[in-house]
Amino acid sequence: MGNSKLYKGSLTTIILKLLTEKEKMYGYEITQKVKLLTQGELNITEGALYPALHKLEAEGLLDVEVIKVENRFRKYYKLTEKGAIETTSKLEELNDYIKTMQTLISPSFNLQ
Amino acid sequence: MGNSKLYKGSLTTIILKLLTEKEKMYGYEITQKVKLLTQGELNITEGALYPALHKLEAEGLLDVEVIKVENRFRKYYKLTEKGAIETTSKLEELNDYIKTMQTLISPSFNLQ
DNA sequence: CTTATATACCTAAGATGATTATGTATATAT
DNA sequence: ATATATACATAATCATCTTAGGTATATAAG
Repeated sequence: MGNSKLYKGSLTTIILKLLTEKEKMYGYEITQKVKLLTQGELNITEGALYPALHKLEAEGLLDVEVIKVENRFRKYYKLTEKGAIETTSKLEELNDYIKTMQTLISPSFNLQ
Repeated sequence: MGNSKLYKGSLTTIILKLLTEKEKMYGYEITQKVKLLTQGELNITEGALYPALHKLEAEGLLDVEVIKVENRFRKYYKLTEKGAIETTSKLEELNDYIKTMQTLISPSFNLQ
């Protein structure tokens, strides 16, 4: 049951990407969705998630809406326009990073 | 010239991987090789590189050899046996992470 | 001869972003 | 009564990065 470490900076991109797929989500829902999608490979810790959500909100990338459901409150987050734009560039950045890393760690790239 | 931010933990893996391709390398050489291989996309900063090399040496993953070349000294690093083993697992870990991230950021994975 | 650039090492201060641990509170199942 | 799931949150700590500065040699440009 591997618990992949989160590489620096990728959490924000994950959150934003999830919110392009679903109109609005709340924190706990995000942790469960990530766990499900990665078959338990990635477990978002709450200590990382909530500060990240608050930061995205403070930066104007997410809007928040508090709703009471079954006597428990939930904080639903959704992308702002600015957030949608930022998502595109974050995804591009991550794709570039992945391509770069694949170049570097491909079985052999003929050094010397 | 985009300087992709280094995602947490990947620098160590890059260093180790390079040393599986070339018997021994020195710090400055590593920065230049990475710049070359990534077409300037990734620029390893010295403030990250040297502490990382020292840590790998302290952990017994790298051996060091100081050589004077043209009145300048170079510190050549090479993998220890332990380092070679660790490299394999680090590469596996990074590949898993990349696969996981690709799952998460693929154009659509049908949420809801 | 001074200045800039390349080579080659280094460390310290600060920022960032994670983990770990802890806390609150409700609902449900054992 | 206790454990687990849901749902939020923060504080302490740690790792790893960026930025900035430092030493020193060699070479090219002005």
